[in-house]
Amino acid sequence: MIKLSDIAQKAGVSESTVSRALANSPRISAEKKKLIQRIAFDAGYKVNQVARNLRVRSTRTIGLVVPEVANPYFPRLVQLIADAAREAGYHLQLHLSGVAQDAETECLAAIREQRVDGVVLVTSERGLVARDALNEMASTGAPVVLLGWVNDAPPVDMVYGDDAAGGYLVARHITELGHRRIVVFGAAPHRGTFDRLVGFQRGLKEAGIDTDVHIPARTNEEIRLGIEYLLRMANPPTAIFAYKDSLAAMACRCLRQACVSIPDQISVAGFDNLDLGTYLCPQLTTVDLSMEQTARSAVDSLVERMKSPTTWDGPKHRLIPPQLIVRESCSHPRSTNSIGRTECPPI
Amino acid sequence: MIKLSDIAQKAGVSESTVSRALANSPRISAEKKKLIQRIAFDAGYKVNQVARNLRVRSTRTIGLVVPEVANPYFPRLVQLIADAAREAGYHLQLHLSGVAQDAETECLAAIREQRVDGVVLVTSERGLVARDALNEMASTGAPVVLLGWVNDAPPVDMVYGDDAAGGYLVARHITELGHRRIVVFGAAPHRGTFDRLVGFQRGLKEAGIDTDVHIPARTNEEIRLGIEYLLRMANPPTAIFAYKDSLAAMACRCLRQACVSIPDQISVAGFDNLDLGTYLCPQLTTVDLSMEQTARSAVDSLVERMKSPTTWDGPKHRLIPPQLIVRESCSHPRSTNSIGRTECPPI
DNA sequence: ATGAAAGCGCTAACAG
DNA sequence: CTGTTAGCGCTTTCAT
Repeated sequence: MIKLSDIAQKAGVSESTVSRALANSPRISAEKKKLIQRIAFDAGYKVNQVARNLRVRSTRTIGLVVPEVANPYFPRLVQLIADAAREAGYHLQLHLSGVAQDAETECLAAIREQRVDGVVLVTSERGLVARDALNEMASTGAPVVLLGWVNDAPPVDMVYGDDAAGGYLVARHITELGHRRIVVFGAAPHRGTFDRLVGFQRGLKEAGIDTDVHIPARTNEEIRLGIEYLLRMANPPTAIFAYKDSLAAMACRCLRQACVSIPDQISVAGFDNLDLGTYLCPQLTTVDLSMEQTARSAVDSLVERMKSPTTWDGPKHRLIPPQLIVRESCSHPRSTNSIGRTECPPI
Repeated sequence: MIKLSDIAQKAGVSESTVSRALANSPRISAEKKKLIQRIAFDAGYKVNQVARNLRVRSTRTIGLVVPEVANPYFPRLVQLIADAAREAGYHLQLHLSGVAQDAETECLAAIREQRVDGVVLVTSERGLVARDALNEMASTGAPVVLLGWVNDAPPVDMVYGDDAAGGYLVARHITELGHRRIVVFGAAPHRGTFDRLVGFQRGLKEAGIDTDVHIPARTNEEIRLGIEYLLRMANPPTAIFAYKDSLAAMACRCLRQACVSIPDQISVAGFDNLDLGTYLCPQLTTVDLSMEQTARSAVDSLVERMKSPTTWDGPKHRLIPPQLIVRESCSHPRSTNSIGRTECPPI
């Protein structure tokens, strides 16, 4: 691999001069600069960033820790963060902490060794697993921003969606459509989903409704069972709120298999605004917690910290406002109570 | 940031000894090793990989270039490659070349500067954009493996799916079910999809069928129009082959909106085996080009090259065999010709 | 405007 | 078994 001294030799100047020329330093005469740049280019010279990084004590890289990427949710986030990072002039080092976030601590350790300039840590349903590693990291003043759900906020910058407000929005929407018998679908194993449910309940309460039908389904099988249970109720619900789109999608599938029409017989609302929702028929009404904003906020926070690593004025939290996405899967409740299971139309 | 010499000082030994102890060298007495490791751990020491990388001239990192990750296709691939890489003891540096692969050359340049040990380049519909950069790279003997579609194979290792065989499988399946009026959906802008179509045609031909209904739809709107066109035909088709699942999904949506029942009135087959297909109702019959195998082959090739960077015995190509995934969206054709558009059943 | 020299933090001969 | 020394490839004072 061709290096700086090779170029220096070819150009008959010192390494320093080549270095300066390639860095476009104003201290080099324009023509010599052109000459050197030309020689370097022709020789196919590429700086050795690892040597450079060692010297300048910066990698212009941000480390991104995400549980997984084989899942409808995270990839978009990764994409947006990558875009924002690139825009800010940073490379990305991707570390996958595992669906169950088992490798979170390990990832953080690796990231510290790599001397990235900043890290974005995205947590998932298990919340913050690598709390110790994160604290240790934060205590050294390393720029970190935490995305997602945690139960006790560690002293680092965070950006997260306003789940409670989102849940509230859905409740408002559904009740304003006239629904009174409403079922909540999904377990609430952690902060974020919990908040969604809390906000939802608050919305219902405001409308004078008191639901206690809550089906804590998580797996596909549990959803199927849950739907069956619903359909057998004496007074089945007219609306379902699933705390995330993937759940809502599965619920729709089950309903459709049971020949229940959405939204005519049951309205369904999700949460997350996954692309998936637009492929469904009917298209899913859901809540969006702008991932664009989330990603941008995260990278902005980070860039700010990286620019002035000295000034630490305490952790900053940024809250992303929710937006209700009204599509096709929620409508006014039908007056009748009968939900067809008896005869399935010829579709 | 605490460094090796700090530990050496604390332990009262030389830097080399610390280095060896941490590397678990057998040349250090067990107890001293324990002691040093303990001191290092307590001090929260983390090797500076960038210094280490410079010294050992290796980063134990593989660079992965992918067009995008906000898309149902690539994320799984990234996940699997990441898993395989981790298993082999490598970190991942993710570079996004853009939906239109505009930044492909730029990514490759960045990757060379970063001195990654190997690179996986994934191309998309545009084929290989950074041909020059890749050739230049390959000519230096850098381990590279190319995934995806290209029209002219550059002299590097490649792994790709046997698209033609996959198309053939679909044709066999559909014709064996008894379909004779078959429509192909989608444009074939590049090698891979082209091969799918070629294989499909071959299958039809073997069954004595000569289709010339080919609807080159790419956008959602084009698909809608295409479906409308089909349904207005005097003798509408009984089966549709969409060259990729996302297209098939959209076609299903349109058919359903037109109150056409799948597979009773029209069978639909896709290609890619996206998760999406299992969310659809009916679940999509499709073709799988095992991504697991693809990812593993790619990383294996790479690891092999990285182990012995000297021996270059010409590019190796690995072909991934297709597998037909029979689900619910294809069945025997109905005898009648009437496709309901007139009256839409109440679902 | 350019060069000489030091050093980023680490590992690997080589010497003892 | 352990220490000394050199150097990976680059940037950056400090001289000139």
